[in-house]
Amino acid sequence: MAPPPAPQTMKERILQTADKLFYLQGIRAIGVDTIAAEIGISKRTLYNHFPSKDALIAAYLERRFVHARPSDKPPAEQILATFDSLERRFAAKDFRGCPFVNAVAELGPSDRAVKKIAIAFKESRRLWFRDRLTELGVADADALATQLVLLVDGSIAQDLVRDDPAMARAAKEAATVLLRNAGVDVGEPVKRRRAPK
Amino acid sequence: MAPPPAPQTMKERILQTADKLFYLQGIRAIGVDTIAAEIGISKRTLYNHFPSKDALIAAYLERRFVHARPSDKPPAEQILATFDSLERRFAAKDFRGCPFVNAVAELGPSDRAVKKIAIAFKESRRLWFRDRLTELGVADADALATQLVLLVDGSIAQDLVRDDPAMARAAKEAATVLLRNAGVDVGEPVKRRRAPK
DNA sequence: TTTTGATTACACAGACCTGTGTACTTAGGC
DNA sequence: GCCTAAGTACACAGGTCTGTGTAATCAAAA
Repeated sequence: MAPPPAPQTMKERILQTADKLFYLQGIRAIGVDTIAAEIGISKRTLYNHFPSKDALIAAYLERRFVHARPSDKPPAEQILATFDSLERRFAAKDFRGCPFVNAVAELGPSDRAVKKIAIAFKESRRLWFRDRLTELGVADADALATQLVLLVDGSIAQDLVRDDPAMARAAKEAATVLLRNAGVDVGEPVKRRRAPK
Repeated sequence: MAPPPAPQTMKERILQTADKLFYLQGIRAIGVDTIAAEIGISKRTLYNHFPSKDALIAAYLERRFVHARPSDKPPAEQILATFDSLERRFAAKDFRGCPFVNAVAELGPSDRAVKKIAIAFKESRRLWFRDRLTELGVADADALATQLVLLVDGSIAQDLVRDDPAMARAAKEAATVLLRNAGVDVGEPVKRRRAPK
């Protein structure tokens, strides 16, 4: 597994840098000059690849919209693993919330383009949960999927302001209760019963 | 119940207008000129009451930090009523997420003052839940309180991007399950059993 | 070698922002 | 009537931002 090679195209280099700066410091806080300077290119080159900052913002968000990879693990495990992954990301020092929620919060309700992609992203995550729950035979997979994304986004928002990765564990525990309540087998029920030999 | 009289002091008028504009359109999106123009005062007057925009932002957030009013209703009802109130606020067209989370998202991680008040607010909400749960005799009130704030913030974040007040109902249903799982009496268990009588 | 396309350096327009300086007006309290 | 405090009008400094215009450079393809 070689480390990823230096990005090939200019466009990709711009996007990588924009991603880093937009995400870590905020879209409004970063000017195109800053991005160009960070790469060491002229502002003119940047504008030769993206017609406007808005276009760059849209491309940044679209690039963040990565679909979940398929997995052959049992669905219940996949669902709970989501929260473990979340906890790892919270613990990383370069985590700064959900880029889509942040963009909507930053750019305001008037920016329809940003809102549209944010909605699409949130819905894709919800559907991912729903499909796993359907595989598990959960009756109202739709409703439970919504509840699970609430826990995900809630823990992200809480971690954003508190910097506390434990929020992911709390979300996982709540998710476990909700899953068990829906009839999904998720290991031993809380803490009752002694270790079964 | 007379409608609230026109605000008395200049400072209060400034704060009311700043609140409206900052909250609805974003802190970075609104300049002090805009606020002054909206009230019909000169920018100089505004700066006579607040030494800087940062001070105005801080005052805006502090004014948003209203503590929950005491209630004599049963604790379980109070907790669940939180989500009904949330749903009503989502349905209002002037709802635009949590001002504290938005401010942190907008102003970035470097703004310590904003982050500090945001943390204080989030913790005060969590402690409110914890106190209600303690009244109910819930064993691990701390952990459950954290899970409940995740549902609150999750539904706020989801509604911010999706404009869907149903997120509050989903949060309430999840909260009901979590409460029942902790031994709190919250009415009939889901949908089993026919109408009694 | 010549041509073509990408990139650079750099200036600049036009907008907006925060914050200040200054002189004028206005309204009450004494 | 006079004095003080608050507000007004307005210009402006100094900064940032997006986006463009232009001429020079460089490298690789033809």
